[in-house]
Amino acid sequence: MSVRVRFAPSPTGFLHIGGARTALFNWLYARHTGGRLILRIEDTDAARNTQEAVDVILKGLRWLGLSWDEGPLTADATGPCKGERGPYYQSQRSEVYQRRVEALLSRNLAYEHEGAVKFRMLREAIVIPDLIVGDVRRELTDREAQDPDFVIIRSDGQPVFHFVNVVDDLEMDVTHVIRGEDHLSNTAKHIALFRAFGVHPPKYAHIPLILNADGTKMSKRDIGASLTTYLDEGYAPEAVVNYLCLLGWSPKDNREIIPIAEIIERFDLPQVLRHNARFDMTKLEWMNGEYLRALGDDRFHELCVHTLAKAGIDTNQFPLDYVKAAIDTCKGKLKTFSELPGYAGFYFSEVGDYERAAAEKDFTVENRHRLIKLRDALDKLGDFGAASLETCLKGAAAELGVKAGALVHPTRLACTGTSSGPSLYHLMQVLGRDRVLQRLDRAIATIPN
RNA sequence: GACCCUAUGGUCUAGCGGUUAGGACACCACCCUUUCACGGUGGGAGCCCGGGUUCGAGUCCCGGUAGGGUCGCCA
Repeated sequence: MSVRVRFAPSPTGFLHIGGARTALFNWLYARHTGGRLILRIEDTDAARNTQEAVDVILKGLRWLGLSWDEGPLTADATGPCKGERGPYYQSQRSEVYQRRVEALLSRNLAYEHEGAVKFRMLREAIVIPDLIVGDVRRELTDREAQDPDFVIIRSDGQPVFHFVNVVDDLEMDVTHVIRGEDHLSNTAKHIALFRAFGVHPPKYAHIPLILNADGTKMSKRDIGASLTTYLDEGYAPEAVVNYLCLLGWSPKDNREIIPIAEIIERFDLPQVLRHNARFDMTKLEWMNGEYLRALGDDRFHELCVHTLAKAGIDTNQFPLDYVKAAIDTCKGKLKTFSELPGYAGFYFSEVGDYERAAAEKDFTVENRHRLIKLRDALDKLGDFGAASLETCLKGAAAELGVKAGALVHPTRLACTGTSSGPSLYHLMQVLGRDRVLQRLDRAIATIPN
């Protein structure tokens, strides 16, 4: 029987980075084995489920490139889907649950209790075979020893998670349940339920959790917990995926940047680590920088324009050649696109306040006349290309008897307002003579005589 | 409180009874350089603790400690 795995998120309004990795590991396993990935929306809690919340999940998965073989195509619970085992929204599967409850009730494996329905849980330890953790013998907790039965249908008629999760995995012929380790203890309940339905449970693979940098549980509000953050901050999805793969799984050959096709080929469940991993944003940023550097020019340009637009910089107001040239000077320099507006904003708007520390250091009385000399030399310069500009600046510095840096730093500050940025000569070439002279004039005017 | 999982530098990890304990991120120094970034060289930093088993334990077993998870008419 071929592999069938599923990612079954609850639409809470955001996609947790840990959930994204669970989806990723399911996807990797499906692709590795040639099996199928099912996306099932666990929207039994009608009160807080909205189409917008489902959209967040769909968008996140699509952004990461995690395609599913069965499941919804839109956030509309009654909308189109692919696959034969639908509906894939639990809110649309009431009859299925109803049928299954009655089956348990009729065989006295469940019973009514104050309007709810409770399942008769096994009163003994249950062994959970797990592909990652190994066999786990789950004893009853003291509370469970008193009353191990648990509610499967609430008194308002709504089925609860443990029940619908098992029923759907059964109905959808799920062969492997790959999920977070936070479900490990509860798996005993699920196994008991499968047995009550007279079938063998699927194989289980509980993956370790992702913790905050300080080792505490990563919850909704923690920095970096939401996948949307990475989408908004202009990360390359390939980088996020690559980084996530390396949290709990290793190629074991000391490599970090690995093409996804190769990961698919090499990924397998037994090699997944057993211990939790802390999320290291710094390493993700490094990895993202690696991917940005390797990006093709067209894609880089496209993503830059997108990022600038979100920052309120409309590049359409400038000639395409100018925008392209400006963006080219940023290639290979960024770790994330969110740095771009601050890094290259000067191309598209006037320089505002000069970076204070740099101004104090570079806009000095003795630099004033040097800038004036450079300004005049630039005014007379024939070719305003980068190579020519470099010769010009160095020539001016030589005539003044100073190192190039004495001109470079104040000139950069005058042109960009900051002490760091793209290559000075290239940036000046892109800005063009008029803008450069105008910015130098303005800077010179601010320096005390 | 009970039950379950886990434990290699600050972080992610390689190791699977005998290694100078390897790599990556981060950090420090130097080099390259117009800034930043990249790249290069070098450096500091690790097997949680205690018992066993063994000629020999990061590696196997037990106990502690620590971290995480679960015991809901949340998912």
